[in-house]
Amino acid sequence: MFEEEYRLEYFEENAFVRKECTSCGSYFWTLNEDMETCQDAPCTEFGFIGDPPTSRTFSVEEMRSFFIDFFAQRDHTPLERYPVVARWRDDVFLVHASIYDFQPHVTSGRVKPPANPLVVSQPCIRLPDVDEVGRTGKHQTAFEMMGHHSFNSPENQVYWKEETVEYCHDLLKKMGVPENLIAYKEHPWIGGGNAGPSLEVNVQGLEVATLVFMNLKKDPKGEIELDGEGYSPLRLNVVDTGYGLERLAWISGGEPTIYDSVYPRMIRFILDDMDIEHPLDDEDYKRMLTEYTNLAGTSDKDFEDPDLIDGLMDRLSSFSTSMDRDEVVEQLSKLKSVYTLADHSYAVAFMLSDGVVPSNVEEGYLARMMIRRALRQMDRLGTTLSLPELVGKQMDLHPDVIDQNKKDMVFDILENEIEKYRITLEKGKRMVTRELEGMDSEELSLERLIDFYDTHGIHPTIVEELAKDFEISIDIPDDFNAMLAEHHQGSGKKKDEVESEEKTKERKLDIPETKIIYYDNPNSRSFEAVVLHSQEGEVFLDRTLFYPEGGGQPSDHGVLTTDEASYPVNHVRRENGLIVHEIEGTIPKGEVVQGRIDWERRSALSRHHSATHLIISAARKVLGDHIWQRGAQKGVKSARLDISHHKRITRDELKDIEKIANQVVLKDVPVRKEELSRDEAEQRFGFQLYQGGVPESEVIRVVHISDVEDYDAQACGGTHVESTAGIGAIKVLNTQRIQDGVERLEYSAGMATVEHVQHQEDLLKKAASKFNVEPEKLPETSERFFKEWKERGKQIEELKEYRSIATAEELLPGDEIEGVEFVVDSVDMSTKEMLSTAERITSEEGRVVLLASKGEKVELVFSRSDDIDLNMVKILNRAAKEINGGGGGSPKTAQGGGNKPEGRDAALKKAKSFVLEGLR
RNA sequence: GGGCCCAUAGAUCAGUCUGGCAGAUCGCCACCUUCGCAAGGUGGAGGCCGCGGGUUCAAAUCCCGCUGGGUCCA
Repeated sequence: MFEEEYRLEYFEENAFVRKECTSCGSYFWTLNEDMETCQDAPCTEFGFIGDPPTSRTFSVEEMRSFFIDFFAQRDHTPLERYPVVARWRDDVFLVHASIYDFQPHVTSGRVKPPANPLVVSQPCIRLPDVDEVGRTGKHQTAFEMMGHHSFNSPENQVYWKEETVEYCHDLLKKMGVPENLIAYKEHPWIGGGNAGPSLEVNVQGLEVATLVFMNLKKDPKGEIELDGEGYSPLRLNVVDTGYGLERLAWISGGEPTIYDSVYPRMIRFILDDMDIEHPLDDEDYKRMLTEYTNLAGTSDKDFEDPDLIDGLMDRLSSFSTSMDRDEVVEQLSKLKSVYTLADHSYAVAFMLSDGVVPSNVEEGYLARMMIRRALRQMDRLGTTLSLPELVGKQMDLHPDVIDQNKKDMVFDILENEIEKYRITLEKGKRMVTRELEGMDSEELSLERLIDFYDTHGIHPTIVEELAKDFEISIDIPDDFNAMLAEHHQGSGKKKDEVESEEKTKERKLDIPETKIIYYDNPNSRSFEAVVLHSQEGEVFLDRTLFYPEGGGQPSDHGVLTTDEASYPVNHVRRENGLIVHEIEGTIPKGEVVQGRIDWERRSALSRHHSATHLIISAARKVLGDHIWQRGAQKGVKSARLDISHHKRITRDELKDIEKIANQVVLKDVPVRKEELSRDEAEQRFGFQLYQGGVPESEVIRVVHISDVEDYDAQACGGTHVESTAGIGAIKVLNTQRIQDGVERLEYSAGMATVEHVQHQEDLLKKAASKFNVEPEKLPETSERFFKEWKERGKQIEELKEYRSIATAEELLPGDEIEGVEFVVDSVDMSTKEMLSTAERITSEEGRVVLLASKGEKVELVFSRSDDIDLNMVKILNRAAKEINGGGGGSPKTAQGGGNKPEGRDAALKKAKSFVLEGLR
């Protein structure tokens, strides 16, 4: 695929040869005539461990600045890193690559890149390979991808393949890597709806960089076919390179694993606490670790697999090592946990300090998963350190990429999360223990194992640990995760995602974009416009004052009037730069119309929109920097805002938020709207701009509510009040936890607040008047009433007990027929009382009690003494036919009833005869 | 966005499948035993069975909705 694409002049001029890997068959370019393989694992084992190819060792920090400087000197603009959580995208949660920073709007060509060409070292979190971490010696969940990117449009060609490969080669040369060790492997790249040729840059078994030339996009009608899908050329050709910062640092140091290269101090820190040796200067030890990394790094086996250990011991036997097999396995097992902890604590530090709040959904869940994995490793290792200590240490060690000011916030969130896990674990362990105690078999079913984890979060390894005490065997299948997935498949099949391009049938109308006049004339209520296009129920105008639904704000309502008639506007929406007015009826094309906005509605919506901005900045002040808008909806009566927060909002916090928001209202601060270029806006206000999502346009409208310039600025296309006094009183009506880690605030502004408060007051007055007290006294009065009500309940119970005794005595003696004493009567009692009375009577031998309650509904209680062999349930059911009912209970005492009171006496009579019948 | 689970005494949980008088253990209170304490013994208090509807003669239990919580996945 793309074979022609790789025939670069650069390769030709510099005498590169194209070779086929003897191991995997892929093609690669090299200066080394004798090179046999593509230099990637598993075709090639790591050759740099203990013998780095570079002329010097680079620390991670040194490597990063070396790279940035290299490209800065070659006219690339260095960029600050982006957060690891991809807030500007709705298709992914975490940043997986440097190019993510520019997707989708820059790569699609809609928005200019912040610089061109540019260079950035972008921290990434990749979790798909999380199981490999610590095991293979090379996988990380958190790493930095260094990328230099150029964006080539027909008007602006920056550079393409030739320069990219040359840069790469020069960079490696400058690091001192001998040219004959480098291989450029042809590797077509497809992903995220784009595709293009790509070269993997491999050195001594390790892929240190990928050079992607993105020039195709997925297109069902496209002529180029890849993997059975159609693709067509992109207007913008993007050079997307990714250099593994840590990998480059690793090969330059030649340590046995990437972790030893990247986290030496962190590993030391954990090992010291455990009093474990990690003698990297011991040749035997280092050899062992090196061979292990070579084996594990190129297969899917690890030290738990006897085959791999066989292979490892085999290799070691050719060296004089003093380590025996058990020792090796034990060492590796511990090291795996230590490496994993070093990696995970770094990832957690990144995620939390970049504002991810642990949750049961979305990126919050990924953070939770990492935290729990780390905690399990710590348990396994038995370290005395705490996770906050580890994460804190990682933050200390990386002041260059992690914001040190976030420490308090990170610890607070982390401790809260750990406490939650502790509670979950405790509960789960109790539950598992109960289950194990009650088991009679010796094996716990797989089904239960899945249930414990899936439903209750108890990992199989924890169940296994507990089961040891009960001598119950647990069989954890290797493909446990796959089985979990299958378990999930059973219900709720996924809907095939329809390609968004196909989904919206775009209508092509040959009319100019609707001119928006509501921004420039925020106080205008009416306007004049010409109908450019029209059809039943829809009108397109040349200009409009109607705000179309968007940004969580519902559309304006109003009316369009011609000389002849007027047409109510019920909804307004945006469609490809046009604004569609949905009306009742049809207005002919070419008509001049008068438009009038339902001003009361618009004002209410504007007030709620401005109030939303105040609420979020107040919440940020009260709750902390991690507060981020997760969704919002404005309305006429109220608005709601979802924010990320790891705890429930307390009553006091809610009051504070309310107060702060209202203080800004009272200060009567102007609400400024500015149109700024994306760059300028981002530079001035940062990513906090994008609380409500990232707009697609080059120029963005920034709304800021403050007398101080750079405070509470948000990219926002909605309508707002002119100054905060116009919002009126803001009242937080309710908080809700819509997900773990996401709180919903519901509030009202302006007149709606007055109405809500009036409603609340009505409720209070109504309640108070029921008790005949002032609202002030309501809490204590209702408490008193509740207490008294409970007290009465108990007294009544007691009295009923007495009455049942008294009634039993009253009803005795009954009529004796054929040696059995019959008590048959209608009484004014509840079922419960009748039961009590009946059982009292039949506690002596030779008695039958048939009781029916008085009233609209008939309740029956039939009972007999133990010495009489009769099934009272059968008798009751037969008798209850008279009253259109039924019953149940025990053979000795049956209870039931029916809803036909006129049959009461007949039922009793019948019952008596059934009993006599049964006795014979 | 989807799946699964839970809510009963101060705490931990039975009871729910299969509707029929609300249970256990710990804790609490009183008494007995003791010089005192611990332990033990006896007795007792403590429940809007999360909320609202529905079905039924009868609902903690079945059905629907809501609220609060847990958990796994994308």
